[in-house]
Amino acid sequence: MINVTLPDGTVKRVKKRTTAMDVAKSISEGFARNVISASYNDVIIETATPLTEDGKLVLYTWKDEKGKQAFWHSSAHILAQALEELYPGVKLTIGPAIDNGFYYDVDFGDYSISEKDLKTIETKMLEIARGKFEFKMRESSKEAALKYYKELGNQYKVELIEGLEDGTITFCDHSTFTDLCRGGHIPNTGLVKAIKLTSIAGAYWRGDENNKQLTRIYGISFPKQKELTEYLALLEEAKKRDHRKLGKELELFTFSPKVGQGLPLWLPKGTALRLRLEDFLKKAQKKAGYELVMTPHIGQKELYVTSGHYEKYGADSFQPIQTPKESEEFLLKPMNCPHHCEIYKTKPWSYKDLPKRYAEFGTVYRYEQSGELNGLTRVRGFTQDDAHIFCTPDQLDEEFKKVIDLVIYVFNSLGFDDFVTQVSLRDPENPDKYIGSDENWKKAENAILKAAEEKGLDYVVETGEAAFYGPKLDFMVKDALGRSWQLGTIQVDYNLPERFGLEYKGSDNEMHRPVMIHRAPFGSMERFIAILLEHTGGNFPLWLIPDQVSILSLSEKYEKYAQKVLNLLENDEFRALVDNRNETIGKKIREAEMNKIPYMLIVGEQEEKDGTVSVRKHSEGNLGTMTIKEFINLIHTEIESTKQNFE
RNA sequence: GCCGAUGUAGCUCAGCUGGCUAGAGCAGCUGAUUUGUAAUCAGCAGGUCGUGGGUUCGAGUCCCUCCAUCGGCUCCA
Repeated sequence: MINVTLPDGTVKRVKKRTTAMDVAKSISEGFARNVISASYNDVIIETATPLTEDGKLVLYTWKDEKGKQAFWHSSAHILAQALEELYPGVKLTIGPAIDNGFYYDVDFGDYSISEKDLKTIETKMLEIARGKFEFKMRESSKEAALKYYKELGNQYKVELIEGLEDGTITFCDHSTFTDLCRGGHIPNTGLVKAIKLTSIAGAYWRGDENNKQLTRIYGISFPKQKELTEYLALLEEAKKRDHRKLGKELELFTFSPKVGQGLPLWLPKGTALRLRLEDFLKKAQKKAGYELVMTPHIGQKELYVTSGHYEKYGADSFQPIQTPKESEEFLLKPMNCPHHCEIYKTKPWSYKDLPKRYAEFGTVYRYEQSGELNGLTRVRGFTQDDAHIFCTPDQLDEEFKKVIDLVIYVFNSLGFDDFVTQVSLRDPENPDKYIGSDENWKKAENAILKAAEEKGLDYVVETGEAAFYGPKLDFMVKDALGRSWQLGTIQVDYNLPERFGLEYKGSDNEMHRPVMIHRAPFGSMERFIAILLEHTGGNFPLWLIPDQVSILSLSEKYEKYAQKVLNLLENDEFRALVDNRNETIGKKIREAEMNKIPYMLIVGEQEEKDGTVSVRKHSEGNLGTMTIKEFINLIHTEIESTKQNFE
């Protein structure tokens, strides 16, 4: 007999070699039907794995992340079987579960497949799924496993097995199919009721671009058809909210192949919106003690050699600009920090002067790989809402926490209530990827962890994700469709102050090195606006949206009155426009609705006589008639409720 | 940068296996209509079919080059 401890603390005393599924059934048959995966002593196991020692058992259903992973990983096996049956001789490589589904990387050899073939593969997969084949793990010796794949001529699996220890090698069989696999499956293929293969893409073997490129097939599967339908609806919604589409429709920004790839052109409405966003942050920053600075768009190559960026990124950047003068070279500014360091250096500082907080909406240029460019989220020229704080080591904790407050204020004001953070530390295995002393790295990493802890942030720690000059705290927001985006970042840096020889005089009358904090709450204006567009679907908060009110005249006869309403709104600094075209009111409303204008004011004979407006709210409908004053109060209240002040 | 897909009017798209002057809806312009909460009617105009080359009696359609976009990979100071 062995003792099996469940998550709620209850201990089940069961016979040795009882399976996880048996335990589930002993809890309740109904519950057992939903159990699709399990872990024992924190190791993922099959639900049919016999338990042979005391331990902690966790049972997973589709609702658990781990359950989904088992489900999708199992689906990848089904995909692989379908591919083997449809394309005999294909070489399988790896097929893991991902956040949203699964993929399988395959070497198709002489076959070439396209999106059109996905439907056929899906059908085959569903056919296999309906067979309700059990997933069964089988141990194999290294020798036998190698022999098996060598005979198949599958060099990828051979390579994988060579990296494994003898005695740990397992296969998973279902139906006529077998695959090298560590485990973690659902009980049988029949649980997979709905499958959608979403896309087909190239991926390098082991993620190395020097290796052969394989074909990756992405898919997602569900235990119910309804869930697939809902997922597809979500994808549809995401498509509607695509910032590239909305940016065009709402006339915010555009691109021109003539200007160049990844170089956004801001249209008047987009520019106004962006400036409003900048003003919003400038106000908060002013309260938080920042000073604005401005620096040029280029800098001498020497500047970036000093900062260390040239060595790290020089080869993959926009190349140096030559001048008529021999041996003179300038680089397009790829980041603002070196410039700000030089600003700091303009005069000697006392510890009493610190912290100095230099902020700049600084436009920078980075030569991103062409295939990597994407709308406004990845561009070659963008503006960071950058600032660098130079402080004493004693002030670091306090300053770091203040920055966290500012970032959270920005997110809350713009409707990003759901966010998590990531503390990125260096990879201790690869110290040469980073610059700076061990001691300083430890200090910086501890400062971030301490601040995150004290601010009660929901954070995960990732080692190896730090910038080359220092650790960082990144903010990941969840948008309205539940997608995660990385936005703001706060980074501690002991290295640039060293490289630029920055100093201040301490109370001990000795010279000391300041610490530097890099931070950008938005990240970049371009990226932030893109994400805000997708989050709001173009329905920006009233204070931010380009056109707040559209005044629709019932006919040209009421133009004068419409104009009067416009003037009153403009006196109160609202952004309004008059639609006085010779069109029906229905058409004017339709267009204003499609342009996502928050308020429509319909004015006709009755309104002119009474000095009122008939108010219609976007996507909500008619709010009835009110005086102009009442309307102005209404929108004032709405703005005040969404936009708090930074204290 | 690599793999794959796509590129037709300002926008969204049609154009089958190559065959008369390349189509539609919306937007635009002109005229009629002067309108009460999501599209009034009629007419007009608008395209070197992404670029450059090639195959062919004939290319939007087939082949190659380049450019751009999209989906991934890799990268992200």
